Amino acid sequence: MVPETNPVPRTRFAPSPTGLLHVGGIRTALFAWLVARQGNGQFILRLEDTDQAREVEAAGQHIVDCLNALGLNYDEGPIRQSSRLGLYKAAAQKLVDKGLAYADPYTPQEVQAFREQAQKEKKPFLYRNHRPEKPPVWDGSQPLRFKANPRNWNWEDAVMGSLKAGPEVQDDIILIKSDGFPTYNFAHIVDDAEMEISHVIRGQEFLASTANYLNLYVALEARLPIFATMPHILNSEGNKKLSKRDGAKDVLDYIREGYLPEAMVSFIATLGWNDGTEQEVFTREELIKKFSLDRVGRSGAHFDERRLLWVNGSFIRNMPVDELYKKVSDFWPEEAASSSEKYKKQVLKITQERLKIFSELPELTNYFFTDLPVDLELIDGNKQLKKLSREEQADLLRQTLEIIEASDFTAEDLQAKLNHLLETTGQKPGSLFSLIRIATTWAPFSPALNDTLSVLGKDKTLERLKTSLQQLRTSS
RNA sequence: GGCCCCGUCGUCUAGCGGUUAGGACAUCUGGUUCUCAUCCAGAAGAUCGCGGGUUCGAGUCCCGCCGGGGUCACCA
Repeated sequence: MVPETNPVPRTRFAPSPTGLLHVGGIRTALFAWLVARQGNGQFILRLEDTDQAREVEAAGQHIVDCLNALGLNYDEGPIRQSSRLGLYKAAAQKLVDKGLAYADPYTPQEVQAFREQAQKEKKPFLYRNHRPEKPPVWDGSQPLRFKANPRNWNWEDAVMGSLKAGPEVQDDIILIKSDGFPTYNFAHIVDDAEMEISHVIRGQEFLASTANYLNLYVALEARLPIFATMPHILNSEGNKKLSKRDGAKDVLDYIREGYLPEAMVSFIATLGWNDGTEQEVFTREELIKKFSLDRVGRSGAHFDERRLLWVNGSFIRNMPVDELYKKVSDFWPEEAASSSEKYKKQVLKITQERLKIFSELPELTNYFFTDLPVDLELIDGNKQLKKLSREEQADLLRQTLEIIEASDFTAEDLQAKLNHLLETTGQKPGSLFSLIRIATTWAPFSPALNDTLSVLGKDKTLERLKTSLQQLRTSS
């Protein structure tokens, strides 16, 4: 069966608000969003809250927050299925009237006994093997079941390709539960038809029930959407489906840690999709332009956080400093609180290319805002510096102090002065520059020496050189 | 157990009968006036899950097997 192609795509993301959204779920949302955006269609958020028992209070808001955080804006919703019960009931009644649905007369225990019997015989459980001959009139207190008309199905999936299923997997599924709520199996089809959804994009866990859905589409005389089934995203270690229980972070966790939404989007999109070229990182706009469901891979992918880190760093490096400055505002070290915007921007400018995730900002920049404790181990652990005696080290710092006092502290002038010092002292950059770098920062690493000193400023640099000089002398 | 989906470097992947099986991340080495990072150059890393077939020729097509995953709920 080939669905009619819809000129304007209408896609939806339809999670159940039962917990935190992980990366796998977000990818489904992203792809649905991309299909809608690239076709100038609509993207709809629908919350499948038909299971009162499993619903988590804050989960709906969490889903909204995740989509917003990634910039996956929706045009309609969030639509809660719990507010549309009349719709499902009417659709169900229609099926009853047509003789395509009937009340389930068995108790849950009886059904469970059927199931266990099937298990014992190592056979799949099919309710329709026990279909009652004269079911009672449906009064709402019993589950309502679909009277399936099993057949051999062949259909196309935009990702998986040609798919098929036989009667052995088709059953009389429950449409309406005895609590009056529809099942997912029923509600989502009624909704997708009513909302005129063009592409049903969802996870692999629904693949096995698609034949049942197909039967329902026929019974409801609904138009078939395009199906697109996404493979699961797996943990980086095992071959398990990514889930919160295994310590998988939800999307908001990553944002809080300082990953950029655009990096998350690019990374998640390329987890199973590529455009056929050797491009590795995509902007949102590029994705909208280039994405296609038929280039989505069919096999599950492992979530590799190291690659995400690289993608994130790539976005950070390619961003104008002013833009980056706005984004890192919450990540500065505490000591930076009183520093000026101008100063922080200068620091950021020379730190940008070594910043991979915002949470690293404090350890990368703290010495610009506070005096780190003197740690002679930094000098003594240096291959070049440990060859020099304390006196020699102190003398080099003394000469540095002298020549640098005359600098205007532009990066260029500092470099010229430092180069000159190299000549007059006869030292290698490996030792002289290392010594000065350590003596002015007491940090394990920092940007280029001249840039660091220039940003640090004359007063601070001289002050730190003097203190360090003092320390070297007293320790010799 | 039945049914369905999947199986190319550690990881993400390109490949749609003829390639020295390509790229990226990660790893390692060297270079960029010091550290860290970037950038550049290079190395290592895949008998394309295994076995049959079809073909002059198969990662690419067919069959079987193995492995992984999903599903068989009044959960989604």
